[in-house]
Amino acid sequence: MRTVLVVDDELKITRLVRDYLEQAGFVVVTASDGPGALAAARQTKPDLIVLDLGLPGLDGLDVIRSLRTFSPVPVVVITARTEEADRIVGLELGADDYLTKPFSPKELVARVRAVLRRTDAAGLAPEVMVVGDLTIDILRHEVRRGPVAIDLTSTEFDLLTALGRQPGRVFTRGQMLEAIRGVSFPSYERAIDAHVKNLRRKLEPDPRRPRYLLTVHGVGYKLADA
Amino acid sequence: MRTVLVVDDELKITRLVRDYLEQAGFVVVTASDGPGALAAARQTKPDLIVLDLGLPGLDGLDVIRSLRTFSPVPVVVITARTEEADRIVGLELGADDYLTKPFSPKELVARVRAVLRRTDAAGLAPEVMVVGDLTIDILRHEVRRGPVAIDLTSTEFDLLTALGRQPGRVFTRGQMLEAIRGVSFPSYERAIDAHVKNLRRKLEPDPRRPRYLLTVHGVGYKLADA
DNA sequence: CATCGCCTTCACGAGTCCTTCACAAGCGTC
DNA sequence: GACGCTTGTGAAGGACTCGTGAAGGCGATG
Repeated sequence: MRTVLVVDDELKITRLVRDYLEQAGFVVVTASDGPGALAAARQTKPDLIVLDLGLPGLDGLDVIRSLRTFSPVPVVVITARTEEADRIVGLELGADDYLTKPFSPKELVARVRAVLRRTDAAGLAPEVMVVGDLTIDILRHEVRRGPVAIDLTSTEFDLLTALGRQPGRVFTRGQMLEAIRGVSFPSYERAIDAHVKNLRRKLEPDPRRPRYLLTVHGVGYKLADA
Repeated sequence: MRTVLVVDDELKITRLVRDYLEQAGFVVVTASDGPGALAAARQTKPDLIVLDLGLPGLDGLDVIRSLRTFSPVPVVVITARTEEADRIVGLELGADDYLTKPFSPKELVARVRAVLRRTDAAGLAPEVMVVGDLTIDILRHEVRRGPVAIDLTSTEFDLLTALGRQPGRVFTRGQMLEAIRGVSFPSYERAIDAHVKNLRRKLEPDPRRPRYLLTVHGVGYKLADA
């Protein structure tokens, strides 16, 4: 079951698109402006975002930029402007496809499907990650070790998710900060240690002897991939 | 500095694409047929490949198939055929994006950038060095000799990595210090010997008769390149 | 406005690792 | 084969890194 976030300031369009997408089997969430879109993206973690570039207030391109600080979710852009420049900028910012107004809802659905198929193939944004007997469900914001659910704060969850996207790979504290905060300040780096400590207390059977969250001395941390 | 391999049999297109990509800051390598593309891919290890599916001789899809036997490099496909089937097959074979002719060079550049950003984020193309039966995985910070994992400290790892980047080349102690510490102080140079000793103890079957970490008397050390 | 939860910071202890030192062994040259 | 210089090696001290509990601060919540 895939979730699509639709962002448009025109209610008519939102409703139309919602209908078609729901009929195609998607769960649809909508927002009508930039801040709302970002909030919705954080909360609902959609599998794809349909974004109208012609939003009032915050510019659509800025929305993508902000979005990219915390999510690689694919974006399909809708634009009234037909100038190639805009499309290019959109694509450079990580948009995955675009449509120009007026567009047919059918075509939108087709593009959404195509983009999802593409990004799936690229292995992006899987909704559930399994690392050993650890299960990280991004959509549900849930972590389980075997059958037991583990309660994490959002920062802990984001940290675990970042490591889980590439199990086995070592991450420096700076990289982890970037993953959970968007920016990396050297002074905050020891905060990572605190989160790791708390994570271990919650998900390691024996926090003294970590099985999942491993320390790489002098470098950083990694999530065991066995 | 990213390298892009462009494969097309039409010289006009190759030249056009080359110009645009170079202007965008890429190093461009070209090939005009399937075998040439595979050879170039092996040799230059491009960060991305732009591939025209309508090649004479070897079919474009076969090129991707062969390519996939030795490299996970992202591929952007160009096709004159608009049938979805072809595109799908291409995507299933690991192509990361596609364009249909005629396409605008600007859009191609944008797609190349988008794909590189995506695959970077997904952490594809892990940096792995293979020297003899020694495997050095930078991202995972792991070294294996054949199947057995070898546990190294971060300094030992950095040292081995520095040598591994140019197997066979001799490095002075000063150069090695620079590689692992950023600066080179003459007084510390004997510390290198200590690290070499520890490295040998960990990864040489017989530390007395080094097979990998060789001494070049009066000069420094090198990593055997056989 | 008070409370709560969470993130960050601090300080200290524990552990690991790097460098140094001293001496033995090896290499190259004469 | 002897000499000087380079390299190998074990041990030890000290520097750095990490783990951890506690406390401050901030925003969210009611």
